[in-house]
Amino acid sequence: MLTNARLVYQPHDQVRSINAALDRAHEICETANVRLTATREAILRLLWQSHQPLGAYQLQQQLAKITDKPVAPPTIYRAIEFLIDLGLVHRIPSLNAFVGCPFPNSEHSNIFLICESCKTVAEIADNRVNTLLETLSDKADFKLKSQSIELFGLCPNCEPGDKDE
Amino acid sequence: MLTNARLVYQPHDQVRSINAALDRAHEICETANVRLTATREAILRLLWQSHQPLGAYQLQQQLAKITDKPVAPPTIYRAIEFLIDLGLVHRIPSLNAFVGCPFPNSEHSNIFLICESCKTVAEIADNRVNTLLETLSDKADFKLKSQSIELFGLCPNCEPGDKDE
DNA sequence: AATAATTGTGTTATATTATAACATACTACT
DNA sequence: AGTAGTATGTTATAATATAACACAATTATT
Repeated sequence: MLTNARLVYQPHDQVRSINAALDRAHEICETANVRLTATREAILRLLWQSHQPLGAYQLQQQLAKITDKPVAPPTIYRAIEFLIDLGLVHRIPSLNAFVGCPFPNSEHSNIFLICESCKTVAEIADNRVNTLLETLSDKADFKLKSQSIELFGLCPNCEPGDKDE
Repeated sequence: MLTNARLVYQPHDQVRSINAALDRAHEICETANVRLTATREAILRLLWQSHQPLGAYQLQQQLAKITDKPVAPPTIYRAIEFLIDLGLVHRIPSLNAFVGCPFPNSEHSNIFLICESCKTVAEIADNRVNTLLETLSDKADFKLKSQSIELFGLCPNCEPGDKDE
């Protein structure tokens, strides 16, 4: 099982992990022969910095703060689309918002743990889920191509009781 | 495994199954001591008649045709909310649309099979999925409350090959 | 039956999310 | 430098969803 749950739920060295992730992103883009432009990188960085998913218009605001130059929605949506296509970012349909993918490149079924209290989103990947869903799809004669799995509940920081407090 | 895949993917006696479902819906409302008013029932019927999910504004249009009296969005959304709360209808987040639930009442994890070609949506419920997702949530110290699972692909009618054609 | 309390709907306006269409600018290659 | 391809700017608008308040219908209470 692949997960970023510990990273999301516990304090850690953000700057370092984001820089490392950005390095990988640049590699991925180089390999794919596409450009990780300033705007795109800025948005990716913003998404990775936030463990909460950000909406397009939140990204717009935060980007405006950084660059001084106001950016229109299409720019945001185009950058997001680019990043999603590369697997660097995911869309959380139920929230109309976006998160940076913690383990890009790896083939995985995106399972999102969405905290209803603090809104943080962790991601896990587990092959058994994939396998099971494949099996179920087969039984229904359904040709599975992709999937979106969103789990709603409480993260360890928001779940009352049985924690060191 | 509970599923409505056969019903959705093959021709069947729509009118009869919808009437039966509406009877159950009325029972459910009676038990819950809430009212399945004309508007609510009309919307539920529309959703059950359509194997494709309908958006709020599509429902608005179709309802207008039936009643002659144009209805404003809030009315639609309120009815939908009511039906969702009762488990009679589900929202498909990735489509901003709604489907009638084929097996209301039964505790289940809503797994939706969304055909990318004809847009039909079938629903399956499987306890192994629930169990597995519970397990994974536990491992991440995440207190699971609800979930949304959307599978995208091709339904048997749209999948080319290996079918009687 | 009259009244109050609750629940449902109508109405208007507006917020939020997303995209279409076209112009301009940047990048890389020859 | 010229050109093809890619990326961004700009304006307008589409599509989805909700807030706020008024009115009506239904149910419960006296």
